[in-house]
Amino acid sequence: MTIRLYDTKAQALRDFVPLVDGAVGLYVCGPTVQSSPHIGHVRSALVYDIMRRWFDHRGLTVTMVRNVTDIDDKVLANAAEAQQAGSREQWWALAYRVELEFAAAYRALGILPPSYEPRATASIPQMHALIERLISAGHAYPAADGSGDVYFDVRSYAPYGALSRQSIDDMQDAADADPRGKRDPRDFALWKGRKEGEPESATWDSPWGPGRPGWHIECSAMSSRYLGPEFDIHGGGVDLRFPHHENELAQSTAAGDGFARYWVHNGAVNINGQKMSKSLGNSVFVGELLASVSPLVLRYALGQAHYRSTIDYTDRSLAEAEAAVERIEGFLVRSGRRLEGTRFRSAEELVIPEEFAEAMDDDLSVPQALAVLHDTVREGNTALDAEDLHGVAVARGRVRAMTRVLGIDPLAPEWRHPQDVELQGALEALITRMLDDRQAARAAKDFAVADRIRDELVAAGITIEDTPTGAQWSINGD
RNA sequence: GGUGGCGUGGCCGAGAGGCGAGGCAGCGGCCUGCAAAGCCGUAUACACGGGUUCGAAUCCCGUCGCCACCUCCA
Repeated sequence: MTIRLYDTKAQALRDFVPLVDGAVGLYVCGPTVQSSPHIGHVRSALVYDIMRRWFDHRGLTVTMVRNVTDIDDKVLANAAEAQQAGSREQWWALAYRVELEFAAAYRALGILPPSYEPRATASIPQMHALIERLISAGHAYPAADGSGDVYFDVRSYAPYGALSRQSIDDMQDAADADPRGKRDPRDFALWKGRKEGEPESATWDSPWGPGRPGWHIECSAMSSRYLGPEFDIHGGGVDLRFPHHENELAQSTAAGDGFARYWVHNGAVNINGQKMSKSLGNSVFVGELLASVSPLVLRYALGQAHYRSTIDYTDRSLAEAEAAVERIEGFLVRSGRRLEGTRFRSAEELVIPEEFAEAMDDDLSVPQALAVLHDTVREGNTALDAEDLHGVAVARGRVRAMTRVLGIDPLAPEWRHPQDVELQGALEALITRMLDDRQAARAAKDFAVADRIRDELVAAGITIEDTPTGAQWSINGD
């Protein structure tokens, strides 16, 4: 078995060969905690969740680090803007509040926690050390204008542009700091000297004077701190390829680190064909969405496409995902019921079909893997119709194994609603009573009455299915 | 201007030289008192124009259209 990954730096599928046999070091760019998580953020996290689950299934020990960038221009700007409007929330409180929103969104979607989730503000000394190495290697310099800024010198490093395949001369100028102190307009800030009016709490002492980190340096510092100077995989959204990842690569390799051996980039989520943006006001936030859709359906909707393709989120996306999820869940529920108490229950083994595994090994081809899953569901349903209980048990074991590794097992405890037990009991009693009445009417061939009872239940959002062993009910969308 | 990607049936979405992935919706059938669920069947699909080949959605050349990134971005 060989897992292949598309390496955006090589622009090719490459066999994945870990640095250390049997282990994987995975660094994923987490959010800058400046505003609430939208579906693009969770899609990205979901991609690497599936990746690490698959590595884990293949027997590799995954060390996954996903950072939280909690100090940044935008965090400070958003806090300052809110303060203008009367808020008393400090930038660090804003960052933490948003970080908690992200954590809640991840948890809701069944995204497993990484091995560690370091905050940028906790690695300032590591950033200083890296910047010092770059200065002594001649790849960085303190600004000559006395601003306290320190810049990376892109002209000093020939490979600059290797990740996004751009030459420096074709690039537009950087706007992340006053260009006056720069040797080249494309140089980017490693350290930003403190400016008038910036909060004391966002200022750290450094060999170049008080200030705060530039964007990019935190990921270089934290990845090497936790995964070593060279590690296996670096992941993030395509939009981070340039400048963020290009600059990370430049900083780390110019300082002499091997850095990431594979670069993986996940596609974006568009809304009705358009990019999500604040100016268009079309962002779909996870918190709002989960008020009306089950987290499993959202996970399926965001996870079903190949990780590198752009997902176009439309009004129909969730409905289609819901239908697919219900199809899988329907089989699992029916087969579980049928197998209950039979000797075939024990024939149910969690086995992943070879075809599924081959698809996943091939650059995490989830769409093809899902095709195997749905084929297996159909085989299971056919076995159910034919009363082939051994076949049912085999299919059920496979379906559960596949859905578990993808994190979409509808019967998994994480999707269970915290339900009021007393309420549930009351509902059960009422519905059972109605179903009994309906059954009596049916036995008496009084179908008008039987259908009226069913219609009432349907109107209440309850679906009735007649089976050989009696009527079954379920609440729609559950 | 530079870099990268995409265009597949009503919709979503795989595939990358030769059996039409899979899902959703539709239609016909089986099952059912009727439904629901399930099963079976059902589509002259690959942006356009050339070319290579016994054979092209897939390779080559050209054209058109769309998207992303080029220092806020997951």
